Amino acid sequence: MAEGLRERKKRQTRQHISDVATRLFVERGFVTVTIAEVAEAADVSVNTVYNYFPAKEDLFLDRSKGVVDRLSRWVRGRPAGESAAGAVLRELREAVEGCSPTVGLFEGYADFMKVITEADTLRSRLWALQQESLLDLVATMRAETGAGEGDVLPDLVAGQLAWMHGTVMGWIGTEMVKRRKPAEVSRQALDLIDEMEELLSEKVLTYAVRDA
Amino acid sequence: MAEGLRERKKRQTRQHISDVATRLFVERGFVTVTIAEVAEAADVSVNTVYNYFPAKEDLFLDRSKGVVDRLSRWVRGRPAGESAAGAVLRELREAVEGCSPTVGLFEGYADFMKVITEADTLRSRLWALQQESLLDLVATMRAETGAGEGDVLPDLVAGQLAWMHGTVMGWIGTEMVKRRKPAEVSRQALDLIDEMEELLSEKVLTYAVRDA
DNA sequence: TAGCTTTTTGCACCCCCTCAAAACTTGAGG
DNA sequence: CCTCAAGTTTTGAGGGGGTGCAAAAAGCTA
Repeated sequence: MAEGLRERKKRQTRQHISDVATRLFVERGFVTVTIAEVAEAADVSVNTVYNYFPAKEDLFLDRSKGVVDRLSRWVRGRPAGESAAGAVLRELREAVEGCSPTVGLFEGYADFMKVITEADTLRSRLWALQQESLLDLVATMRAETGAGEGDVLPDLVAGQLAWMHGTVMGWIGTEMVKRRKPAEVSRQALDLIDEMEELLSEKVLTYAVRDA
Repeated sequence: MAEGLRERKKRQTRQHISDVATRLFVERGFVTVTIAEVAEAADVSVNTVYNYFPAKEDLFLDRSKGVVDRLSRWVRGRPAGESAAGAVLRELREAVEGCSPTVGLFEGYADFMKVITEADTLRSRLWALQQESLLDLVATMRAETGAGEGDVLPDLVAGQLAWMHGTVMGWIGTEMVKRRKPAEVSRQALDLIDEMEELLSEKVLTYAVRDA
């Protein structure tokens, strides 16, 4: 059942196009670069690009799928005895603490944010993806807590978690774009997370504690 | 200083185009209707449309300016002794309570939401407008509380208020689109606001109390 | 090699949006 | 009533995103 040449080439061209596009976007901005240029730089036909990526935004957002569903993954993977909010706070702190400017949370994050912030459509798509992922989170918590159909608490808590996550990541992004020292950004990010924890009510902080 | 014929005509055509476009969008959806159709229905040239509205989205979002900066207006206009969050909660309740399906908060809101939800670009633009308005809110609270430059508390609280407002309005919107009875929607919306109030920490609920 | 499937490509088309220059309307003065 | 400058509308050309289709190229199988 070895992967045939066809599928390998397919994966390669897709990856190649995505790489070339990302490089061009980071270099010259999302709006400036045209699909025709991407195709030419990747040595492919324009329609081949559209064959792999339905819209221009997908050329860039494709590789950020992992970032989008991070909330759900964090909550789903939390240890016993930890609440949903607690898991997100802990993961956020770990991500910020254990990061150098070239690995983990910060890896290419400044470039990423710079491209995102200058393109309305990109922000819109990313937001839509996160909204979709939020539904997963709500479903997860609803299943875990056994919440009823009409109970809106899971939705509200999920919204709070999303707000928290989005605010921290957004703040980090803007600070990284400002080209500050990563160490300083990390320290202030931890302060920010602390302050945010204080703004969460006891109800949110203790919601959906995973049982042993 | 009477308004000349010129400016009156200008206002009329702008209003006319906006009306026609909105009607078409509600009837047939945002993406389906083309600018050319709007121009033809309004008995105007295509470029005249672009002359008044820079982008297709502006044809619809133009009239929702008042909705976007509602948060700022609510906070700025709150009476002495009331906190920022308290003002938003009170205004939300008043808006929901004092509304029939044809006036106030609910006036055309179902149509509005239906058009918005089916168009990514519209959601994006609306979101951007609200983000802009959020900066005003942050600036307002920063000035009122005398918060320092590096203090992120105003940003965090403003984000919380925006989350609250957005969640309630979004929920109402989706329920209205589902064509439920307005009275029922109102009642459940009040419950939702109550639950949301419980999820706000004491710190948020008492932040930026306006002094007498 | 022949024949099948999948991928790539070129072509025509629609739509959003921009720009510059005509054609027209309005406002003010003689 | 006429004229002229200013503003408004229209016209036309053009670039870029996106879709559908049929032909060519490349991979797979016998």
